[in-house]
Amino acid sequence: MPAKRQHWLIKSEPDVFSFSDLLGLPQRTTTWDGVRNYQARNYLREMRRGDLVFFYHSSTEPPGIAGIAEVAREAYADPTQFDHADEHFDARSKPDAPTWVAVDLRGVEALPRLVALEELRQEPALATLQLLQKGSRLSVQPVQEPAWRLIKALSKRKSRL
DNA sequence: GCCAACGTTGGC
DNA sequence: GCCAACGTTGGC
Repeated sequence: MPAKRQHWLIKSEPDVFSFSDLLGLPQRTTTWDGVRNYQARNYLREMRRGDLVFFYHSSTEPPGIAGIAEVAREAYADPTQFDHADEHFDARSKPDAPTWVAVDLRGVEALPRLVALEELRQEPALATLQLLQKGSRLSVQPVQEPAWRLIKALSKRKSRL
């Protein structure tokens, strides 16, 4: 039996790489590499081809969810961990036992409008969303199905902010 | 620019 | 194994 499709959220600073940047790439696809946190890595490993991913803009004004991507390729060894010239180089990682993984993400569609972090905070039903937990810094997180649907619905309504 | 929260490192 | 110091994240 096929595994249930999961939903995710990844963070990116739009000044570095925005959702529009993703849509502008050939095949609208990029390698999601450089993740150097074990819990985030474990989530990357759980991602399955076709899983949908919210693309969150952090460290910008306002922060919020900009679009939807999908997993185009499941976890593989992150090449940057072996690249001395890359800022994500990890001398302790061995090619026969890579520590870090990357996935490929393909842009699917922008949300009708940005759903701001502040707006998410105002939804009682989203209180358990990992993004909203105090001190939450994980750059890769799961999103439960009800939360996913609610956020998509919010994006189709006018902001109440 | 500030700073709280968090993960990691390394001395002991 | 403890924990202080440090670096990073990311909202404000």
